[in-house]
Amino acid sequence: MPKAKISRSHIIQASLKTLSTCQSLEHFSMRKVATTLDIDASTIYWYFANKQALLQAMADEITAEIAFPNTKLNWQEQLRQVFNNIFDVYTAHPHSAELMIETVPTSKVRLSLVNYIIEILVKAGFSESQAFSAMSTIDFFLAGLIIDLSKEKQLQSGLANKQDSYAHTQFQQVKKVSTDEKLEHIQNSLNNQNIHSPKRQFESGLKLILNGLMADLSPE
Amino acid sequence: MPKAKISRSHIIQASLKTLSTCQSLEHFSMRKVATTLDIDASTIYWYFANKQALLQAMADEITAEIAFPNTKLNWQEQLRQVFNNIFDVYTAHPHSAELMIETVPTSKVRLSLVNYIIEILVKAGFSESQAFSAMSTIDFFLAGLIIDLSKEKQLQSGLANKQDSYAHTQFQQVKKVSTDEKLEHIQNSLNNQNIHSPKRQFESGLKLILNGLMADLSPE
DNA sequence: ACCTGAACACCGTTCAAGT
DNA sequence: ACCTGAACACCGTTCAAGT
Repeated sequence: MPKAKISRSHIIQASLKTLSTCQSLEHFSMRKVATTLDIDASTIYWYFANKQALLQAMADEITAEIAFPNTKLNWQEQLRQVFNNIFDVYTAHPHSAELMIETVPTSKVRLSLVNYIIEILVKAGFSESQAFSAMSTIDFFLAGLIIDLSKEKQLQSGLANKQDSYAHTQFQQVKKVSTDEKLEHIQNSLNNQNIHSPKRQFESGLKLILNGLMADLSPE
Repeated sequence: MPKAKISRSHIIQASLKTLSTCQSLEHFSMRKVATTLDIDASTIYWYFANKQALLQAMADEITAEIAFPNTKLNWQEQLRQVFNNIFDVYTAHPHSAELMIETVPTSKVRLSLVNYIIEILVKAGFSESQAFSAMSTIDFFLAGLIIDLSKEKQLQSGLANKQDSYAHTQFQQVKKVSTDEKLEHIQNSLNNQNIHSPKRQFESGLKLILNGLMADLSPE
């Protein structure tokens, strides 16, 4: 079979595919991408200056999937929708939240998204710096939640594999410490009765922040 | 001079010292710790099962510095104070936020802190799951903020060093894209007139979340 | 009980050399 | 213009061997 031509976008696609098979962003490597493309690792350096540049391109590719809601909706609903879209896109692409955090937004796609979110808030009546701060708050919260989720998933899959003793010991330790030290609330959270689904957890956090924003606005 | 005895706590201290000289958590390595202790890297493995275990011990050491405020204060003030304490401790130890995110809390120190924060919220009248969600929200927000801050600092120091062309190009790109694409709010944030100090940025984000929490509580 | 040295299987990145 | 192979300076981790 004829060998597929190599190009920037080719490498980006292969990188995303490679990342999705990795256990974490840490395990993602140039050499693995090269293997999936059946080329030498050094070839990638003809298209990308370094690993960081490739990671940025991957982040851009993912960010491009995020849709902007209708600007005619009220600002709370617009915010709710963008961040829901972001949540869905991050959830669809394994380790994308890590990717966003590891990577500085300097591209058109990413800066446009940031600008758009600030705009919603400024139009709603917030100051430029309030808007910036609110945007960061939600962004950090979202990224943190997604990262934590993927870590939990990693542990869960570790618990399923009977071989993975690491996940087991970690879990056992939490159980032991929380009973030994009578950490009531940790014990409660272990009986996962009251643990919400990721999406609900996200929605309740976002609601909290939106509530806070509205309280900030109302005095005026 | 007589060679200092090696011990777990010895290694932890040397590790923290080593980390503080690293550009990021990624650059931290077992071999570098060994060099600061003037021992062979393999020696560390007699005291710690693996790198992850060492990182956890480092995270615990830092967490131990976080003071619990007086439980007689009202819940908003208690929350404000713990998270301020956390902010200060994270700020004092370079890359500690990354450390906390990379590491699963299974130790007594860290679980106790989590339990304490949830307790404040439960005593304030929130449900166990609301409390958990609020705690996560603040925690994520804080870690995200600190990580972003240290990344910015890295870039700043890069800009100071005339040699570091990477930081320069990144910065130039943001400037170019935001003017080319007329991203008004990004341009505004570049004229750092309206950018708050880290501490104030943190306080305003925390206030937002606390406001949201209070709005959640008031209907009852 | 504690520590080392060599080894293994990995990294990112460079660069002369090939087509 | 594009791609490779070898090399360099790094990793985490293991394990036989030393004291």
